[in-house]
Amino acid sequence: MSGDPRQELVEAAARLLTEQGPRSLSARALARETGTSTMAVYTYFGGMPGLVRAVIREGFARLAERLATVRDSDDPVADSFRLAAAYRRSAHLAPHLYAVMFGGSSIAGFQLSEEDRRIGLYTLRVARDAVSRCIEAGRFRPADPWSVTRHLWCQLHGLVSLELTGYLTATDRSDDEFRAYLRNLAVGAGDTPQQAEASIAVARKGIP
Amino acid sequence: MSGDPRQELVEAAARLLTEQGPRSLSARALARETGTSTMAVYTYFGGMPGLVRAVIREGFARLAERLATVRDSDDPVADSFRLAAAYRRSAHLAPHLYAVMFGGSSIAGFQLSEEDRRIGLYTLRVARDAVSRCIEAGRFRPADPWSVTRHLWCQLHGLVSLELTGYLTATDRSDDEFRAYLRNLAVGAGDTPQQAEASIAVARKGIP
DNA sequence: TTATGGGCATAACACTGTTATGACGGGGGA
DNA sequence: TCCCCCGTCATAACAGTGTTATGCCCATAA
Repeated sequence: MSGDPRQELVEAAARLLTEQGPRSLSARALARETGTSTMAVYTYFGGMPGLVRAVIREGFARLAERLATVRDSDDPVADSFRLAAAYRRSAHLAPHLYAVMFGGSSIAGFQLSEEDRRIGLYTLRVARDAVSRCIEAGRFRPADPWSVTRHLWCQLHGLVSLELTGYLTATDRSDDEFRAYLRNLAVGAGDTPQQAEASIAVARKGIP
Repeated sequence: MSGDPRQELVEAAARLLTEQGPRSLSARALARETGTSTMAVYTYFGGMPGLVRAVIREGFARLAERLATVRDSDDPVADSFRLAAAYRRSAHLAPHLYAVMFGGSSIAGFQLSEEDRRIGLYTLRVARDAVSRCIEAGRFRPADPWSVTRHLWCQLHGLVSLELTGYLTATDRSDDEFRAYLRNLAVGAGDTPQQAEASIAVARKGIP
């Protein structure tokens, strides 16, 4: 039951955050949850911001794991779509965590550090690899792969972010709408509507 | 000096929010700022969430004003670009306010209500009108204007949001990068790269 | 066996939103 | 004119927050 007390705190914090929302994540609630006192947060993390930092680092790691489950195929655009779907799914599974990782939502005065953002961007390297292959295959317009990836990420983040804040209705969030959105992203990056649609069909089959 | 105490509170709150950040916006700081007591917040707004609500309503109104300064021309795509630039500029002028209006950043337990979101979406109607004209002119693919507007808004919000959270470097945020981003959005909506570039040049001239 | 130091429980401090209380003051009715 | 009423808001208190100082316990090392 009792392993590394650090890990136990991080897990309890992540659980509170995803199940009860950001306002329920307090040092005293954590002490109650783990059966210790608030001092544990300070001996192991130096304060609440340090703990939140550990939680989002774990979040980045879990996101990287989910993205890594997408295997390369001979259709790089379809691979990109699968990555986008996995990214969106991860955000939906832990909305509050996603809001802290990418949305600027602050808990107990925590603020993203330069290092945090560097790690966050690093988890997107698999996407950049997929985009590189899209360019090499002539599907996307020739350009700096990282620049294209950043654009696509911004666009996907915007959709996810507005979904999480409730600005999009249930019908706006349907699978059909999401596929149309992805198609537009690919077309904006240089793909033809026809080929993009075909890759969406392929990606759809590839996902169980 | 002393007009409507409601308005005075809202203005002081907006000032604190934009100048000192969300953590400085407290009932006691407001009382200090306006020379009264914390009770003013409760008699006029029923609590801090009510005051925050009044602040973001004011924010929506100011955003609508800024968008309304963009006049229709005979190039609807250029008009859309000007609207996007005005939207982005508004967000940059009051980042913390934008984060509460669209980013899901919560202050003192405030949460966006359905009514808030309805008002937020209503401020984007000028964008939908521009998009409608883009479709009528044959520049954008035939589709539901509101759906296309929503997509473009999501994409623009994603860029703005990640700019505000610091995920994009100074070079990523250059004017050239922003124009390339806008061009990709237009191409994704159905415009040709050549026409989109031309409209960007037009919009650039139109902005002082 | 003793000394040292990490882990953490307790209590206190400064802050937060919120509520109860009561005092002030101006407007309307008798 | 008097009086009452009600909106306004200053004060104080309560429960919650992050944080810090204190000191106790106990395991490990000498």
